[in-house]
Amino acid sequence: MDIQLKRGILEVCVLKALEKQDSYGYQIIKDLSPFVLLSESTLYPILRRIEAAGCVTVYSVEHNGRLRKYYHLTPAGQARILGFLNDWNEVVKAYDFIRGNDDEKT
Amino acid sequence: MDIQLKRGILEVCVLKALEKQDSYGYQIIKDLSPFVLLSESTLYPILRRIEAAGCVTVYSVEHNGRLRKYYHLTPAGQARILGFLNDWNEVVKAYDFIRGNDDEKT
DNA sequence: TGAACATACTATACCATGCGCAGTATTGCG
DNA sequence: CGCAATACTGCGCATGGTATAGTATGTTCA
Repeated sequence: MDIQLKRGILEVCVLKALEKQDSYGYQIIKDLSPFVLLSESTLYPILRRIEAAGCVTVYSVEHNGRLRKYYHLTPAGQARILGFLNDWNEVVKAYDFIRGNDDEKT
Repeated sequence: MDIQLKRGILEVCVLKALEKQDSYGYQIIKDLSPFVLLSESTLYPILRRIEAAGCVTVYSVEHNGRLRKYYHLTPAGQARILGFLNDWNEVVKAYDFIRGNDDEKT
């Protein structure tokens, strides 16, 4: 996908990935891979950002001698997802303009 | 609309605005305003960018003693629009993941 | 008359974000 | 032992939307 089009979408994808259960970096990348590709250097800054924004809380769990950082979605994170879905209407408006409505139905 | 979500979309909106007839800066902003809002400081860099990319050609017309720069869509610009519509499938995939498919039909 | 506003374009600088690349450390497979 | 996978961190870059400001002309209205 074009990099620019991912802007603002990836962050919400990550939040959504945490909706059903808490998860950690590597797992999130794998879970999202069927829908959207993102690298570690993209994900980890996102995780820090949404933590700073209060959209997730973090706790560490030892796993094979290493610490795994689990992320847990907060109500603020939920609200962020809903806000995105709301904003999307405007994106669709722009998209519809670009697509044109020459053919009424597809 | 969230700034980040506009990324990559605005440029194609401008190209699309030039599809039916040549136009110039101020007019483009007015034509797009029902669909997407953009300021002059956003539009003019876009115009220079798409010109440099060969998506449009430019010619000046005198109007009330001032020069108006008209932009004309090239085949490359057309192709850019089609490329965007193609990329959009992946965006929809990410969006569908975020929206979830709890309700099968809307 | 002149202040305000619309038209029309230009230039500079800022900031957010996705990504490449590199580094650290452990487990497990061949 | 080398290499891949796991798991996380840090640096620096390019892109692109925006604020702010400046230039210049025509129209409107008090």
